[in-house]
Amino acid sequence: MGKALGIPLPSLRRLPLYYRHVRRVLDRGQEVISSGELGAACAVPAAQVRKDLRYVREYGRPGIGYNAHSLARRLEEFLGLVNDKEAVLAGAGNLGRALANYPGFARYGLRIVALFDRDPAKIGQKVGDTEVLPIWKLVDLARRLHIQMGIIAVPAEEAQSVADQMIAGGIKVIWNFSPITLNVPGDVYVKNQDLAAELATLSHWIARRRREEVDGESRREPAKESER
Amino acid sequence: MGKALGIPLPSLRRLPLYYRHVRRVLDRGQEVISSGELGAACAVPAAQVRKDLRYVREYGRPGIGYNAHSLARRLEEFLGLVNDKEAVLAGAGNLGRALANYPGFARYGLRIVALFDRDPAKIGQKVGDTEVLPIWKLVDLARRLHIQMGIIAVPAEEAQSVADQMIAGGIKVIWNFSPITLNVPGDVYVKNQDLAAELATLSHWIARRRREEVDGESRREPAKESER
DNA sequence: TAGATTGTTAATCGATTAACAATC
DNA sequence: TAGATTGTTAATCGATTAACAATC
Repeated sequence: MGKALGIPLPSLRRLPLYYRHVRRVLDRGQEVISSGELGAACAVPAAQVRKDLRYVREYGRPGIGYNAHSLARRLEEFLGLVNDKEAVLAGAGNLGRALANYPGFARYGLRIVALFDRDPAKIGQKVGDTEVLPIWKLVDLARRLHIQMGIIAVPAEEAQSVADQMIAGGIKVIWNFSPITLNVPGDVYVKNQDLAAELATLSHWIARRRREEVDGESRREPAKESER
Repeated sequence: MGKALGIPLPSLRRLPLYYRHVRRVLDRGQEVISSGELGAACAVPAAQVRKDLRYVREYGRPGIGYNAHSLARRLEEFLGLVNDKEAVLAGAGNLGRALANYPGFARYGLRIVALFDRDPAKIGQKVGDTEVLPIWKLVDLARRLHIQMGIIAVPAEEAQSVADQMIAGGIKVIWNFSPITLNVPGDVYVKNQDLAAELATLSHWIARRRREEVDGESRREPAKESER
């Protein structure tokens, strides 16, 4: 585990940042990029960049740097951005609708093929050009269409049940925006994205700053948060 | 740095999960909770839980566990959830509006006092009960009201400029939902929350699963993602 | 007392950083 | 050649895990 990944999780999470920057660099016609430049743009030390790129088997040329085209392709392949990925989204509240319309997702190959909610008032509504379906249709639809990802944007109380249904529908990758730790079998990968929990860590920084101001304590630099 | 935190970043990020669960436990009238139970609910080993709770100076009783009330209070205090925090939000697109309406934020003491956009068509619109203001008013308003947090939900091209304005307005904590690494002075804390980047790591899992199925390679358990 | 669970130390693990010979 | 930058090794750092005496 962890090592079964082939790549350390922290490294994996930096790859999209590299990819972002390489795309930008390509857009302005630059053909070559060094680990130093890439690192500066993503706030990652150059040695770390080089190590990370070795995991995706991208080779640079000493004295020169990395070929930007080849690097972009390699990252796209490793991250699977070239493949189309189909997802179902449960929860047609504010967050769910925002996610369904998020333009960044399509660019990375994600297609949200169905939106579910249990509220009868929401069923039948259009979000973008997908219609909101009743949640009981989820299992069957996921199974029939071999859906690869489930996105959970329902309240805490419903989240576990929705997850169970996604799993029953054969889904193995879940992106969980609800504030709950899901119980899932070992072969299901869950990415938690509880925004309130993130807020709480920011809240800590604010509280800390306030305390320091009151105490007149020496101001320390906060660690620039690298991983995410 | 890192140590200047007083608490390791991974530990800090687990605290909100503990807090979530302690609240739930309190709601059902349970007065005491062990590191084992708390850990099971948050997918964190018991020893780790105990170590984390030491950072917030919460003491348990051997043979018994932790007092749930006192633990909740301690976490609230450490995370600053009790304090009111005022934020401005830049970007009144789908994501910005969803964030402005997100109910989990108010519960953690966050108040979004103003919403900004540069699109004249959006200015004057109401989102919840705050009106969308033109972005050029941001610096002055942030300064006048001593706003503590800036939330960035604008497109990549505008993000750096918005960040600069927030910093000019005296804001030291930025929650950045845009797909760009911001350039900020050392005393500004940035929490990046690029959803497309997160999607890319999920995409990697899906691609990996696909490859393994094709290759008939032995299925490995994905590491259950703990940190976030 | 017996059983449960703490706080803490020591051992392990894994990721980051520094350094440098090799290469363009 | 001189300068830049790679890939990789070794050193460092920091976080996780195991283990257990102390305590309720």
